[in-house]
Amino acid sequence: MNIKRESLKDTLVSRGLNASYQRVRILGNLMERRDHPTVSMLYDALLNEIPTLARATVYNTLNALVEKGLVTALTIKPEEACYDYKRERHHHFLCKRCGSILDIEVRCAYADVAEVEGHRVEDIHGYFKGTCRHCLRQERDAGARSKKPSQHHISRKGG
Amino acid sequence: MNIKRESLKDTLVSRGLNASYQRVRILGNLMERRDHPTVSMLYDALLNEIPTLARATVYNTLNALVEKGLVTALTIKPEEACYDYKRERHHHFLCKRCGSILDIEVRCAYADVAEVEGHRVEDIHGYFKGTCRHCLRQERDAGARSKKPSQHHISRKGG
DNA sequence: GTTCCTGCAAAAGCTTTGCAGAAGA
DNA sequence: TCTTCTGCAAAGCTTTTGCAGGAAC
Repeated sequence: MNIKRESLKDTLVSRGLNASYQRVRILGNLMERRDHPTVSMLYDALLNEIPTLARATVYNTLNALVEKGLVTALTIKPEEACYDYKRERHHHFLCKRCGSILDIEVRCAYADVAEVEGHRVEDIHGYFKGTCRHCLRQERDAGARSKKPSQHHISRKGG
Repeated sequence: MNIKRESLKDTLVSRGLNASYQRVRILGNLMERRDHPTVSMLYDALLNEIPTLARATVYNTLNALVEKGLVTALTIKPEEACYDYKRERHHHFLCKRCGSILDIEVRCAYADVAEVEGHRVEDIHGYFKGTCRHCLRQERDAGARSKKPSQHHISRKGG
């Protein structure tokens, strides 16, 4: 874990950011999870280990990470920004039923385009919205048997 | 113009909405222009002809239009929603330099997909961000000659 | 006449900012 | 030591909501 923390520090420093404990933990938490958390989700998750953490620090840190190109801000939910550690390019799916955001692997001619209709492209956001496969299965099960709702989306963090 | 207003009324009524003067004008204004206005832009544009117009009415009306499927809400700008009258499916380009939002014609395998990785897809938003061709030309011109900035994006409404 | 809509004001988020103290280099 | 960051509080914005009067059917 020390090695990982060191690499996080290096990552921050290489982008010209001070590697404060808060920033290391915010970036680390964002990298560990795959649920595209909001500011509140990150804040809640980290409050246990950093009891003095301020919400404004989470905002400031995420803005800095986005500006340095380490993190992407998603606007797939109209009411609140979600954050994604930048890995290979991919798109996102928002389930209107359960609210979860899922990664979509992209095999699209537009995905890596540098120019569209004469405009220079720097970022591409592909947002798909509808009903995720977990909710679809639940619907089918509910239709087939009785109608008992259940929870399918378990947090992947912490197993 | 009366014919057009009548057709707007029909459009609203066919979706189960009362065709109030405010709603007809909000929808009409949104259809006339191609600049993907925000609530404030619509409000400012209509305040001349409807001096009593309330900002909340613009919000309420747009929410109703989105819910009835007549209008799309774009979240391409993180800070504020933009609205688009629903025509054929297309994507959008946001110029980080001048702030304008432009339509992108879509020829993408994903554009009309009903299912992605098992998820049922109802809406697709394709957001491209970068520098628009007008700003690019301006940059080139400024580089070639002296550096005089100019305005390229003229409102197409009433133009 | 009944229902739905508008306008106004206030409230409810999410996000940013100013500043003093603390941490990092 | 000097710069940068945090934490707190307050403010700024966009957006929503409650309610009385008014418009639409």
